[in-house]
Order: sequence, then structure tokens, then C-alpha cells
Amino acid sequence: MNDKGISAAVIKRLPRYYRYLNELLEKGVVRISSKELSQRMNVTASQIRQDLNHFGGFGQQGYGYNVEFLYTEIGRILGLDRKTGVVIIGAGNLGQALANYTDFGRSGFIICGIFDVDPQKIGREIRGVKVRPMQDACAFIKEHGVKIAALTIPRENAARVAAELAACGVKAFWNFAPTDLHLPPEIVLENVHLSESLMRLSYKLKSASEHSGRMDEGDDGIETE
Amino acid sequence: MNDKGISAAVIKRLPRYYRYLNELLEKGVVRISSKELSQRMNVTASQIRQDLNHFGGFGQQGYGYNVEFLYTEIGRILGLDRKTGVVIIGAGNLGQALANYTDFGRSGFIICGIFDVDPQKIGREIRGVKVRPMQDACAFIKEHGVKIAALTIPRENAARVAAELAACGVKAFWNFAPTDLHLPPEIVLENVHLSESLMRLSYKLKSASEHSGRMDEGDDGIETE
DNA sequence: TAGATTGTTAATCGATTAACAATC
DNA sequence: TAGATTGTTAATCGATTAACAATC
Repeated sequence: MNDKGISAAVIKRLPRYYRYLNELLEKGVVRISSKELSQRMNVTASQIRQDLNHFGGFGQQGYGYNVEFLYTEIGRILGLDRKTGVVIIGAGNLGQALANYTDFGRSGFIICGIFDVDPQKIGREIRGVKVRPMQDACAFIKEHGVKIAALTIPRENAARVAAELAACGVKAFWNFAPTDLHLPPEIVLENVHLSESLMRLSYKLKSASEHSGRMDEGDDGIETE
Repeated sequence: MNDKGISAAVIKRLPRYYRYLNELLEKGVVRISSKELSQRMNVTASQIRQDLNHFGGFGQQGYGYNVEFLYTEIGRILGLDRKTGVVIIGAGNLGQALANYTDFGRSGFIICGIFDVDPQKIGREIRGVKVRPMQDACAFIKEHGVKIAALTIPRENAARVAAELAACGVKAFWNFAPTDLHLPPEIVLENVHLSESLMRLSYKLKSASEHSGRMDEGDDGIETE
């Protein structure tokens, strides 16, 4: 398998290709050219071909790409061709929302454990998975060989907990805590910083309204009674 | 205000600067140089100076940047210097999680309305905000001049609902539905595609384990009983 | 003043796009 | 075979980094 040194830009686009291919598959489309896909996805055909060729030649000259084959291959590249256990650390609102989100399962991810320090939450069941005490997390992770942990805990504890879990064998953190984790280089990390995302949206909104002529002073969407 | 044509790469970094400056502020740090900040944030000092200079000269030669001033300025750039109303469309797990997440409030965002089609959910209160019937959303948005809507509804309805809300005056969508919205060019959009984020993490994990020597076959973190 | 550090220009690097020969 | 479309190389574009004169 060739793989080393695929740029972050390419990796970021792969799941989107995967999603569009899934849609095509559901529509019963059998083949697609980079040109047609590029129009649907609003990217260049060149980029699609370049991206895919980082991983191998999946198409055929004069024909294009077989939708099902390409879908399967990208799934394999992303590691979706097998079941992967995920533990959720923190059974707050966000942790519960993730545990309830069934879409992950369709990509092979299985929420196999949920942990919290709050005795109020321990013992509750979410989609058939019981919330366990945080102190049991390490043993559970070791026992089941869990590699991925979703961190939905407060910022203050995130760094410490991540370090502890890494010591238990977690190799990948899906970090929702609004902080940067500093982990050993072999541990991988994907941040979901919702506050930052909302700030970016705010910037775009502000920026768009400034460019569209007059500075629409006044109502800000808040009831001031 | 200069603004036109700031690259997405720069905008993406602004909230992170804002977060680090907030930390410094809380620690009581008064001034910081681009060099010191770059070391903390693990970016180049050059990039920090370049990024900031897109918006103006906030520093002083020989001194660096005043933390509080820079923090305030970036907040202003991001539009966090005022209260901004946000409605949540879809009171499912994720919608509830967003409504409960108090951090947004500290950046000036106020959840002023939550809407759902489900009669079971309508009338419930989340952090003092009542879930209202979806059919009331348009009037509410117009009445309160709400500009931002968080879309936490199923994929199937997202496109239609977004179009309807745009017609009611929503200018910015924070889209959690796993689909691409096609909206008029003056409408801004920030996607949070959680499934795609998890897939990227999966890719990184797979990729990292392949590079670290032997292909650790076997346990996948799933109980197979 | 001397030292430090910015703001800004120039150089480098990487990613995207265009072009086209290979080939189905 | 002729037409279509890939895989891949070359050209362009943009973003990052380095360098340094300006200046506090």
C-alpha cells in the first residue's frame, strides 16, 4: 500500500468523495467520470484525478470510474472496511449526542463504551451501552483493545485524561474539548472545536454583510426587552 | 475596515489565536511577542505576524503585542464584540447538546430559539429556552432579526429547510446535517460534518499504525463474543 | 542609545490547475 | 477504429517562511 505523506488537504477531501459516491450508489449510478463528479461536487476534475491517484489508479481511460468499486476502495483507504470500537469519554450532552448518532455505525464505528465521573450518569443506558465509571475506562480499553476515544469532557481535564488514556492504549483522540492536546507523536488527533467553528461563521457573516453595501445597523437578533 | 479577500486559511486560524490570547489574559500576561506566541501555539512567528497584518498593525516594534488589546481586536474581527442571536433548528440530541453548551454565550452567541417538528419535543425547555413548533420558526426569525441558524436536522430535510429559512432572513447556516447545502451566494455557511471528521481520524489511525512497523493484525476493539 | 520586535517585502514551498500522451 | 477519459507531467497559483529595514 502506498500511503506515506498524503497531504492533509487530500485527506480532508476523501470523506466527501466517499459521501458523494454513496449518493450515486444509492441512485443506482454505475459509472462516473471525473468531469461529471467534479460538476456535482463543485471542484475541478483535475483535483479529483490527482487526489485519487495518490492511492492508485482506480479508473479506466475512456470509461471513468466504477462507482461501487471506487466507493469501496475509498472506504478501505479510510479504514471503514471493518468494525472499529470507539469509547466516549464524558457522558454529557455532547457525549450522549455522539452515542445516539447512528450514522457512525454505518461507517463501521461502534460505540462500545461510555464513561463518566458523575455518579448520576453512571448506570444509565444510551443505545444499549451502559455509562460506566471513569475509573474503569483504562481496564476496559485494554481488555477490548479500543484504539479510538472521543473526548467530550471539560477543557480543564482534557489534557490529563488524554495522557492517561494514551497510557492505556488509546491511539487516536477525537477531541471535542476546547483545548489543544499535546500527545506523543505516534498518537493521532482530530479536533472538533465547535466554538471556533461558530466564530468562523460569525466572521463570514460579518464580512459578507460589510461587503454587501450598507452596514445594516440595528437589530442583532436579540430580544432586548 | 480592510477585509476583502482574507484567505480561508487565515480565518481558520483566528479563533485559535483568540483562544490562546484568552488563556494568556487569564494568566495575567500583559504583553507577548510573536516569537513567544509562536512557540506556545506551535506555528511560525512569521505566520502570526502575517496573519495579524491582514487586519492591521496591532503590535509595536521592540515590544510585541498587548495581550488584552490584541484579544479585543481579534474578538472584534470575529464579530464577538456584540450579542448575536442563534436559532437551533432540530431539537434532537445534537441540537440539545448545542443549546446546553454554555461556552457559546461567552463569545456573545445567544441561543434565542429552538425549533422542532416533533410534538413530543415542542414545549420542553432547554436552558430556559422553550422548544417551539417548526412552523413558527419563520415568523420568529423575522421578528427577532435572527441571522444565524444551526441546522441539526436529518439530511433529507436539510436542503429544503435551509432554503425556507434563508427566505425568512437567515444569513448564516451552521450546518450539522451530513450534506452540502446549495444556497444563494450572499448566504454564508459553515459545515460541521462529524462523520467526515471521524473518518479522517480513522484514516490517520490506520496510516499511523501502518508506518509504525508491523501491521498489528487482530484485535479491532470490538467484542465479537 | 542599543536591543528587541514588528510590519512588510522577497524567496520558498506546496497545492491546484492545465495540458496531453497513454490507453481503454 | 474513433472518441472518451484517465494517469501523469508541467505550469500556475497561493500560502508559508525567511529576511530585514523600520521603529519603538
